[in-house]
Amino acid sequence: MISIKDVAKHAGVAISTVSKVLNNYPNVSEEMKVRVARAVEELNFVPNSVAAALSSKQAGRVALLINLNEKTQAIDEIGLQYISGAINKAMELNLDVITLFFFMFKNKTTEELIRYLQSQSITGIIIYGVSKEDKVLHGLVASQKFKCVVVDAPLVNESTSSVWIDHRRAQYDVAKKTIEENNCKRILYIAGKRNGYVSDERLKGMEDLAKDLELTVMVRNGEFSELQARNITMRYAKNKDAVVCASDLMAIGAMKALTEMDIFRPVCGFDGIILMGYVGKQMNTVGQDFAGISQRSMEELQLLMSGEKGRNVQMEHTLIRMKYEDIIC
Amino acid sequence: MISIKDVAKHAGVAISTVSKVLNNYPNVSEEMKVRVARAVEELNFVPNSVAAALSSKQAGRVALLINLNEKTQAIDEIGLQYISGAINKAMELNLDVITLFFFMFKNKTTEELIRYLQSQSITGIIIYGVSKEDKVLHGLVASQKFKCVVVDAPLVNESTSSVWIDHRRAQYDVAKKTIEENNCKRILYIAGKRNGYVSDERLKGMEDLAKDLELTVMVRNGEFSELQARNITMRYAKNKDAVVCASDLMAIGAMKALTEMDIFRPVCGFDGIILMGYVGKQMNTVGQDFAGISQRSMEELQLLMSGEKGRNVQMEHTLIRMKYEDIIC
DNA sequence: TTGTAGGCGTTATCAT
DNA sequence: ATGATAACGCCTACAA
Repeated sequence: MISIKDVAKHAGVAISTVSKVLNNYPNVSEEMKVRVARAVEELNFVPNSVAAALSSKQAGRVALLINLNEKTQAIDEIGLQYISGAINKAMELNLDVITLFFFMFKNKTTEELIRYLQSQSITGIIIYGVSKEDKVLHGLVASQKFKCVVVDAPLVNESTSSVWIDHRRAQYDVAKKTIEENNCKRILYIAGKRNGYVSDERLKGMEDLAKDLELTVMVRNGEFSELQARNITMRYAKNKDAVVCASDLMAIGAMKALTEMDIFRPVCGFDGIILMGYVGKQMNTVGQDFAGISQRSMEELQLLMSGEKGRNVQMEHTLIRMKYEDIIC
Repeated sequence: MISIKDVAKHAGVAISTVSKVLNNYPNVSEEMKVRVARAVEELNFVPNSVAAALSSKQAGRVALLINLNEKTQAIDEIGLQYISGAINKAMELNLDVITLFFFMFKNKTTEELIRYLQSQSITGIIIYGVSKEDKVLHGLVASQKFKCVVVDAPLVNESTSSVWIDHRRAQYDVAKKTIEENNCKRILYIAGKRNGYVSDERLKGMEDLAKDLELTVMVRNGEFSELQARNITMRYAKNKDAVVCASDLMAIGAMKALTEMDIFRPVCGFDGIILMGYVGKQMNTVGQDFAGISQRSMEELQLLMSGEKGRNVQMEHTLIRMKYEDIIC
């Protein structure tokens, strides 16, 4: 393997000079830059990132912590978009990435997790979909031993940024559109998890709308489960004018239930997963650019690692209507 | 960070002794093992894998190369299962993993890719879904600079193993079941990619069956595209008795087309993706345990890295019938 | 069987 | 501005 030493020899300069050029330090003459660049070119040198990580505590090694929904795999198109978005951007920024799933450290303590990450020379972390009950991850963030970006949770501190869309506003918008299109008054709202970060925000959005439009809203928790949404719909939808769901999967469950009950009620979802195109009925939903959110998170992490303070980053959402014709290709 | 040096001091032994115990070398006394183990325990020591990778060329760092279908994201539930299966097993085996997607090195040469992997101290690779035209990846495998496991392609050499199900047999089985259930003679077979590894195998399976059951088979290439399958079905299905598709996505396209044409023909797919449960009609398909295949691939890679020779590994498949009731949760 | 010491490829801290 | 040189944490001959 061709190393920095070979480059130095080939260019007729010192090893440390090569390193400085490579990491564009100040105080290097133009001539050195040129000579080193040429040597790098001629030898096809690619710096060994493992060695860099070992030698420098500030070399960027990033861990992706992903909450894989073990049951509802269908929704996992989101996970993959997160992963590919993050890795793609990381490559651009010259950061190394390792990927971990929540279930892999289910019975580990915060300390164990921290030690594991340290043993991998990790300095930055992106966490996708942490819930309020995840003590271990909360401990991880609170420890501030790593720079963190948290997607879909309002965890912010000196070294932690949060990235998400305005779920409250998005829920308000999509519900409003659906409800006004159909002139509804009595709403069945199928929420996500009791006490979940995004669930709570979305619920607030629904409540805002209820106030503004003077709606009657019945709220039930569907736990993001298609089956529960189905059951809730079966039970309560009859004397309602519309069913607003806090996720696409639940919207699908609700829609299927309505079809079976042989009654029509407008339904809207949240997330914009492809699956929505396959259920036969069109529905309004909120589109999120998951890959884009993940890329942005990686950029934010980069900023944190270069000394910026943690903050809130707000991403855009869109209102979409998914139908089969738009999905197929 | 607590290092091997601290452990050595704490245990009152030499650094190298600790290392030997950790990597269970022969020729270490029981007493040493115990003392080191206790020190490790008491200090909560976790070896730094980056340092290990740097110092030893045989420390296992593995790269996952994944062919993300940019268009038909729906099918990507497979990609995520591959990833999580591999990473999960890797953690068990104490291997480090980085994940890369084909599109990230689309315009790189084999040499550039090799250098990149070397710069990451990668020694083992798992490649998912390489096609016959992927010159770069073929070069990578042929170079034998890394231990490789290739999923769904028959690339085997001294340091390369292949892992896949018996696609030929599976296609035979699922088509036979579907055809016999409905007593069909004239078959429309929608194949995958012309000249694709799995496509060719599956096509052979169909041909075997045609011979055995004396069927008339019309073959068209659907390029694994739902839309093309739809168009092909529209055009040719009318005077056929059944539509056999080389993938679930194409089966869905075919089924939707049939519904629109308002004619019934039995359709079968291949892969067993969740999406199949959402299209309203039940279909026979081939179930593959993608996570299991990926885990097995990682184990195989482990064997290769410890000196075994490359070989063919055959995985199991199942025949399933996907319906909504089985999917929902 | 155990310990000593050199090396893996970088980065970073010094003199020069 | 450039160049020695000591870390970084671990592995591995080789010596004891």
